[in-house]
Amino acid sequence: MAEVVSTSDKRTAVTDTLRSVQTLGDALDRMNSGMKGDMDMNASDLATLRMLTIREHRGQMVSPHDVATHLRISTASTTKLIDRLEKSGHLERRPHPSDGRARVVVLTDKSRREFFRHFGVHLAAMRQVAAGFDDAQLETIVDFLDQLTESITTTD
Amino acid sequence: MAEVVSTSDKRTAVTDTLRSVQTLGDALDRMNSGMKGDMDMNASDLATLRMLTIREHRGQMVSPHDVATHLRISTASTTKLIDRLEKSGHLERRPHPSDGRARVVVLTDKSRREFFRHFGVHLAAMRQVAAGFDDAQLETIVDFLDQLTESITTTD
DNA sequence: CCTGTTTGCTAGTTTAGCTAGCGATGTGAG
DNA sequence: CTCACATCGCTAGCTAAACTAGCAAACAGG
Repeated sequence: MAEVVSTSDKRTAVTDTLRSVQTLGDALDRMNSGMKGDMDMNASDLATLRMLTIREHRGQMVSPHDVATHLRISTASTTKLIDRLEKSGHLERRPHPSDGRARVVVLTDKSRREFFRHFGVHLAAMRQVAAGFDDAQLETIVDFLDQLTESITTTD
Repeated sequence: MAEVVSTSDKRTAVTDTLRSVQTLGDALDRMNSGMKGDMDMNASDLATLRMLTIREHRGQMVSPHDVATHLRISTASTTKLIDRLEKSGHLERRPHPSDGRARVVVLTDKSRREFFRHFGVHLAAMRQVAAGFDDAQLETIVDFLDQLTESITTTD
């Protein structure tokens, strides 16, 4: 799949790519901070909504335990976090279908709408960027992004 | 530059790409939470180290005010945050070269080493992923990532 | 069935965020 | 040049959100 290239050039291209990834990470950090300000929320609560949005999109169930693991906070803190978000009408606790101890946390419509209302601007801009590439390029990009995600996840 | 493709296919490819970006964001979130746990730090303090690492790499100076803006926390909270990181030996306050009111925050060697020690594993894995693509592909990827960063930044 | 583990919760403590306000420095209008 | 006003980082005191410890209920394996 990979072409033969000189070692030094290769290293440069690879390094440039990693730097671009890091820079994107920086921009995403600032975007998240920005939404936190706009939606008048703390970082953890917003990160939870982000997580739920993505997992829901994939059809995955999310338990309080999953939230605690994702954020690396204690289950006690997670209980309070979910209390806050439930009280503010952003999510609901449901019984887990097979495990009597566990709960499942689900986003409310209000939360989905609010999240999209604030994230929508960025989404549109990002869509426009992606639209500037042809299908073959997008395939390469998706391939790269997914492999990157996989590498980060398994190194965890 | 872009090829002519059918509208519906195009939309699918674009949507797939955005989903991959979101999924990467989720993985980055988890990675950051993981480092927070490993380095025994809170989220803001670690985010500050991330920010400083990237900005330093670009040769940019960072003031306490910049940190406050990046994290969207008050300057008062930022003062305490910097107090913590200075006390733990992760950074130092320096006078700003031209503005007598301002300060510049700088990473210590200890901090750079510690950060790399924990981030290095992920970096190596990411480098390996990038190495699987040829220069032309990497150029496309960098182009995409940089445009994405730009779109997020200007939409801010 | 019974032992050990997992899940989510409460209670009480510690940490990290916020608002208000200040001194020192920089900036711009007149 | 002067003087009013904005900006930067700080302190003090308060509120919010994390932590540890410990518990009852529900699972899982021997």
